[in-house]
Amino acid sequence: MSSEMPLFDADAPQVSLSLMARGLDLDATLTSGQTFSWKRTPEGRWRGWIDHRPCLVWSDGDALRAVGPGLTRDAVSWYFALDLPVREIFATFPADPWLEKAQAFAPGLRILRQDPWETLCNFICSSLKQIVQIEQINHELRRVFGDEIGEGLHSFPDASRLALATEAKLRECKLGFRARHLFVAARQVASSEVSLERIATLPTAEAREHLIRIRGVGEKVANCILLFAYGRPEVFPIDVWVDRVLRRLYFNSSQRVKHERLRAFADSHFGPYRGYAQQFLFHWIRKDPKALPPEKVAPHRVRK
DNA sequence: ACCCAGGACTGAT
DNA sequence: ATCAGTCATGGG
Repeated sequence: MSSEMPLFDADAPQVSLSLMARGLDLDATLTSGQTFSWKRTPEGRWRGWIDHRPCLVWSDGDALRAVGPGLTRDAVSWYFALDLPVREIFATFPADPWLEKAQAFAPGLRILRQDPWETLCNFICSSLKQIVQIEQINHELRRVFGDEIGEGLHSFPDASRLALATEAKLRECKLGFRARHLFVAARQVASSEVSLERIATLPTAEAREHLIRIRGVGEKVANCILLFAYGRPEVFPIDVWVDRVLRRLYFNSSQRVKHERLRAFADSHFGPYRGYAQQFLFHWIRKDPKALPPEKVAPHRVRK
């Protein structure tokens, strides 16, 4: 992994692509808490990055349009996982009224295959942060440490770049206590103590073990990386939102349920593509105000 | 002022 | 193995 070779060729010619992407809902997909670098333009299109190249994407009927220097059809298709047989995947879902509601809320929601390093950084920064703030951190890291490419566009800094930073300078990017985690993680990846390329070749359980060796990466963050970057659809991340929806709708409980019970249930109930089920549920309860009824307050509680 | 956010890590039982 | 405390910061 070279630190000097730019990943992006600024002189690459502008490419305009049109790909068949029936049913894809860009708005839902790009605002569903899996990616943090896309920005909506005033016209409702999306500016972001695919394969380290800046681009503009939008939907045009059943087509996905993408414009940017050096873009390739394969890179765009891979990023949006257009090769996946979504109908067959959804056919494996269990008969489940809650999941049906969640899927009906945003049927065009899809799971991306993003760059592992950037996804790793995003989710190290996600601990106890809201999605809007993770987006802010992503853009700060780009602005402070990335290469400027054109008008206000900054590439995401690679691991060797962040490894040369200081914890204090990282802290200026609103990272808080996550600054130490990201700094150590950058050095672990830059030194190849952990190889993100090799993880791609490992079985999921083994890949997860490798990811968890990285500072700031526990089970949940590792699962997000496996699902959103390494394309492992059987991985079911459980964060505070998914914990809540499982607990409330499947365990009918307003009280705490042990994580291991939720884990066992999710892994057995939602089928081999449970990662997609998880993303439908997550997006639904976050965006639909009437998805979850308000939590009942325990009666006769002593208040101070 | 209070509570929460796509948690992980540390040290005490 | 389990469990509470702690870690910064901003939004509602």
